[in-house]
Amino acid sequence: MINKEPRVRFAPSPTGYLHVGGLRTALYNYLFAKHNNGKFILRIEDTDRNRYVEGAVENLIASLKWCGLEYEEGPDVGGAFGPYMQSQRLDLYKKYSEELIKNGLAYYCFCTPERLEALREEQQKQKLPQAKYDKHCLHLSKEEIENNLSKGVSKVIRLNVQSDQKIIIDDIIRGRVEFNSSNVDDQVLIKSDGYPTYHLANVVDDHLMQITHVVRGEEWLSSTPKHILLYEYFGWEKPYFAHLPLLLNPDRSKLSKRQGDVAVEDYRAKGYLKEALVNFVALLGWNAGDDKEFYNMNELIERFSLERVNKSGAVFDLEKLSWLNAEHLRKKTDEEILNLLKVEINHSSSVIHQYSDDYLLKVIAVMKERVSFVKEYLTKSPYFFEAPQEYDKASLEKNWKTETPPQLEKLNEAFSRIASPSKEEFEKALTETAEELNIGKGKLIHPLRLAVSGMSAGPGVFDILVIIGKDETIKRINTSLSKIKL
RNA sequence: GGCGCGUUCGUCUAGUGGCUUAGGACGCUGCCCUCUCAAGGCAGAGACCACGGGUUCGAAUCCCGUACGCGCUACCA
Repeated sequence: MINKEPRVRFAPSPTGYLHVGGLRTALYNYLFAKHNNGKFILRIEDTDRNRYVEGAVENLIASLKWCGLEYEEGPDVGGAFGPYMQSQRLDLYKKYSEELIKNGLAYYCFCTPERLEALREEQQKQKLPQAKYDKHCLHLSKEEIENNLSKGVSKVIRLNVQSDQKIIIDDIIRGRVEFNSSNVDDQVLIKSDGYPTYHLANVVDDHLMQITHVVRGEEWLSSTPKHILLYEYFGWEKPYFAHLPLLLNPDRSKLSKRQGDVAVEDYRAKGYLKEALVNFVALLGWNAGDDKEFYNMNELIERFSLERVNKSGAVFDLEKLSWLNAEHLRKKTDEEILNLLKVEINHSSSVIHQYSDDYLLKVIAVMKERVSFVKEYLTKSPYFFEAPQEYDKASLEKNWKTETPPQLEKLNEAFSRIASPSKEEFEKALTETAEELNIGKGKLIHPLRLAVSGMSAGPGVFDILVIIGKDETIKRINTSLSKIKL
């Protein structure tokens, strides 16, 4: 078990938005921290100036917070180990890389991109097993280095990797993974613009920020040897590593924009509940070992463990997400749904009238079991907000006969005789009318539903009638009688 | 090409050597309920556990190989 208070971080690079894969990484970090009474930290890895996107950090933070992933330390909330933006920690990376140089564990490299390119080409032509930097600048004389430095020749700092050393990662999820340092390139640590690469920055920061567990995507597994080497060269204690499986497209390639939505904000805009997204994403690669699939955040925190995370990638399946969305929506109280529905109505252009909370609550009560998304209150039962403009053709053919209009007229008369009908009174009036006409109730019910809603699906007709009220009911029946011509 | 990781129903997964004629969920089909549609209940189709060898009395589970997929192979993260 973990004896130290765990400290974990989510360390995205601000490229525009929060990817659902990133959400899962953040979520697992968060759940792990909360489960173990640890700290969850947000650190922004903005060391690539070419990839900087305006507003990306704010966007990322907004998505994270919308999902309920609150961090104890981060760029906007501060903390004892800040700053939490790597672009504000440049002096630190400089200091530590120079320390490495002093100890012969890193070196200046003045090679031009052109030489590097030529080197790669040559190695490829010779069909060498791997393309690696040839350590050319490691063998520069002290004078040459001094000279280049004083002349301001463009330079980078490279890691001096010793060959043929066994590097072992004890990954929490994957177990023991072995690498040979001969396959590790002399990675650039500090770029010519003075910014660090991911490899240096993440090791320095994880150490300084006292990160105990590095929980990140599988795409990092291959570069972990570089990080291990860095920890060893610095003489620092290594954190535990846990490399998460990838999220996949339906064709099993890495989840990408090309094949659908990948941003958390896309799902939010489409009307998915944060509870459903979080629940769904949590289950993509993890389960508690039982059949439970419906989780709220607290239950996830209670049950989560890295040891039960899968090794293989998982396809992001929208159908199951929709089901979970419906489940979470139905579990909400009517009052919670009311608030969501009011937001939806405000954003809708099709609902023009004002409706009281009381009215909306009645709609919610009868539609709750029939919707998977909040917006479906409007799309699946528009008749609660506006009289039908047209009538479902298939149902018309099936249920609207030549004898229907006079029968509905009779029904309308019966309705108009009741002062303020309840659901039962509406039904009683219909039953009696059917008896008088000597026909089955269905002969009236189906046309009535059509007249009043324009649709063939929905809550019980009498539920619809009480909600829209007697006057509106009568009005809609009359409208249908004049509009529907056979 | 090199290095690394992975492979159980269409999808998410349970399974850590005998409890397994491989369990659950989503989706799909049918039935029940019923004024319709949902929800719910019940039933069903759907996986020769990638393939081939071993180890063992016994393997989805352990070992080796092969195939396929994926990741990395940048002065990107």
